[in-house]
Amino acid sequence: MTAPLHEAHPSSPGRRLPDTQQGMRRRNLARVMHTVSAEGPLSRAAVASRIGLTRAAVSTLVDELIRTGLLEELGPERPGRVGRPGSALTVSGRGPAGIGAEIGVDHLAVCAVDLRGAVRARAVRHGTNRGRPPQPVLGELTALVGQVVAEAEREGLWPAGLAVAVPGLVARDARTVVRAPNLDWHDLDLGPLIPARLPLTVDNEANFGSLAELWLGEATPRDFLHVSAEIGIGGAVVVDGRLLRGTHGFAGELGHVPVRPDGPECACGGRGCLEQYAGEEAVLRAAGLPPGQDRVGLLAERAAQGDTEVRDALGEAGTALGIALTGAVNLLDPQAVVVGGALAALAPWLLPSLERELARRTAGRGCAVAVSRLGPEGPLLGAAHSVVRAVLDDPAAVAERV
Amino acid sequence: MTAPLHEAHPSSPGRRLPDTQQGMRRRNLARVMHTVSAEGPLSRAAVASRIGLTRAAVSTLVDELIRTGLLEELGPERPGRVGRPGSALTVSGRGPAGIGAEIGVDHLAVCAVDLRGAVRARAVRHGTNRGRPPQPVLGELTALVGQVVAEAEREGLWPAGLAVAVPGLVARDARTVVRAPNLDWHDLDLGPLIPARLPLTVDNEANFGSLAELWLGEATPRDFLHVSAEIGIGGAVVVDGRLLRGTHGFAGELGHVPVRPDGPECACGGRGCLEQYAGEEAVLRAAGLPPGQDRVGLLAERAAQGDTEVRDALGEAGTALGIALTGAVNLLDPQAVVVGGALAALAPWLLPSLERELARRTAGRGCAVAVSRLGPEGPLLGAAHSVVRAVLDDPAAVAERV
DNA sequence: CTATTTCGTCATGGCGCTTAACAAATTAGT
DNA sequence: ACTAATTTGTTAAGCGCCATGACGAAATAG
Repeated sequence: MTAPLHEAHPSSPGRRLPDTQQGMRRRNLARVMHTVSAEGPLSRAAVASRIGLTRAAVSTLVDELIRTGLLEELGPERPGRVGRPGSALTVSGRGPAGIGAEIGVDHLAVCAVDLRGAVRARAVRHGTNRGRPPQPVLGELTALVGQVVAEAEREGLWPAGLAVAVPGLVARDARTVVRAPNLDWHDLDLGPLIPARLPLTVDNEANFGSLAELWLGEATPRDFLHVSAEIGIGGAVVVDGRLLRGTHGFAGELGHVPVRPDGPECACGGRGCLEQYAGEEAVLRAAGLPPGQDRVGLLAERAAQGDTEVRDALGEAGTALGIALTGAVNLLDPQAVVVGGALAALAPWLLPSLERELARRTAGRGCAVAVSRLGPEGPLLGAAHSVVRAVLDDPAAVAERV
Repeated sequence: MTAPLHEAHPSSPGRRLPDTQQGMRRRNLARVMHTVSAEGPLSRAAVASRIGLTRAAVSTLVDELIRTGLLEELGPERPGRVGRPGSALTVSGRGPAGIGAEIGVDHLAVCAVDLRGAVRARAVRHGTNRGRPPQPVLGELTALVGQVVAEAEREGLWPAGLAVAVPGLVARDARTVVRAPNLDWHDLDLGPLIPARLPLTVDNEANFGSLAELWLGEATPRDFLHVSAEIGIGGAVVVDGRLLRGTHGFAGELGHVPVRPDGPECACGGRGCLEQYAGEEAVLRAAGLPPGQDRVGLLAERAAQGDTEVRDALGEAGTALGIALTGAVNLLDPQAVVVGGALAALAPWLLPSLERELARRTAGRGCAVAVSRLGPEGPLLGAAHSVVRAVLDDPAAVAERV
């Protein structure tokens, strides 16, 4: 059984482990890793002052982390200040790697990320997976994972875990795809089908996208609402730096928030759901464009050319998003709304109406709207980084695995 | 962040404490308190097995807690089991007390709750506060607090803190009332106006109500959505046993979630907000009843008598609530929706349409809807208990204050 | 009445951090 | 250039906190 990823930082309450000295040590190892990872090369003394331990204590923690290959000593810092210069520490570039994978509707992608956050290996296979049975798709994915792992190992890394982003709802066991409408997969446990010898985590691509935003975004706050859309409309809620998952793991589903309660019927049983105004299919219909491959690119292209029909359709979608987000902002009072995934490319034409609606309805206090810099890369990077974060969160667990 | 979210108490420790042995001790003291508090009289051995420490360690923890008056020894248990009987421990009934206060539109109330959760003193003053200036109201409240504190002290308790529930939005400093429309108070720091010599916390009554539900409710899950309505429509989101507060402290505001985006204009600047369909004023208008005192009681009475106009109005309100809650349930995937506050009394006529709408729009997975047992008592009890919880969460802090 | 079981305590020990002192490496001042 | 001051990293001693193991106490089982 694997420790839950990107859950609470070990020092947060709620865990039922006995609070003993081993636990203390583990948490302090984690704090050293987090500090060094977040604030670049740092001397032992700098780490000590940041986390509130003494230099002596940090020294022993660092020794252990260096022995297990999680930290590296870069050598003496260049001294601009008085006093003996410290010895700079960094997270290792030859230690564990997080393997991220993405099952997209039109592609498969895998990458390896080291502790420093650098992408060290990638592999992609283009071609639609719509309606294909799981076995061949997952077989191809496993092959790509094998390639990436081999390449990472050639660079001196060893894979610490595999995280797979899926375009659909995933149960809280982090293995079972409950419903992926665009793949036509249902209630499918991916565990036995991905025979990599690695701890496996499966999650919704919107969830991984929002985590990528949290971890890699430029000025992403710790409380935000992430909106993305690949085919349906995904969303995710991040509160205090943690992803809100919900009872069944379905939290963040914006697509079926009622926008116009008496609107057209939706497959979900409701009426006037957001997806019927801002979903890809609906927007294409309103824009008078046929379905096909890379329809987001097509929309962006036409909008950029000044196609008013397309622009109006996107404006309408933005309005609908604004209405749905008003409800969410009222409920959650987030610090920002981040528009990501495929929506990021359409932001120039969505945002004006979206922001207008949001500003009007939340009178004054409003909420900042930002566009993701990561765009469609989010889910893959988020997946890989989730493995890296798990290592930072509990380095002692990694050490046990050599 | 280390401390629970609902802990806005001034004594709450800095969030980045170094993880040292003192911290470990503090956390273990807290775990002993929580365990004894939650699972009734327990022997040291029983506590030890529950929290995963040894009997020896628990003994020293318990000794310290008894010395500081937070635990009491009841004497030997009388069990039919083999072996030496343990000595039963309970949280003290003569130690610290939580003082809770409520500023209602039509009343003021104060109570004292001991560590066992028993209400040991109360005081109420009826009479409207609508539009009254803050000073006299808070003066009366302070007098009531004085009475209750005196009575609690006669019973051998000492006040550990004061928590005040307010019908309006409260900033994250837990002291400033940003907007209380029915009192007509704005941007008011209650700190200097309540000169009780106690740590003060101020919060929205809906927030305290939801915490009461969490702590005192019969089978309340750790993830739920609380809906209450006194005049406006309050709500609160509880995730993993913690209250979600939001960036400005405004999270949970359901009243201005858009229900019909082209509906009538709202004071908030939006259109078709929930408050215009399920707010007290709107319901009264739809029911053809005049405003006045205890209008909720009137509505309940008329509905019980079979007044169809009233029943229709409540049914409409339920539908609107169902639509707004559909959005919230989609976004948060909570384990339950709990209807509380003044709405609890109207539940028989609100719930059918509310549940129908929710079930239809969330097809299948839905969400349980429950009615609060606490009803209008929630905010006051939640306020008092929030102080008690702060003591349980960090008993060492209390010990320092003798 | 003895054996067994469980509870609470005590003495001992280990682990992990702090304190204090020191050598090493740099800058500041004369 | 040389000394004083400053900062780093390490080391040894010490203390706090929990684990271990043994013990007496208090109940039940036979």
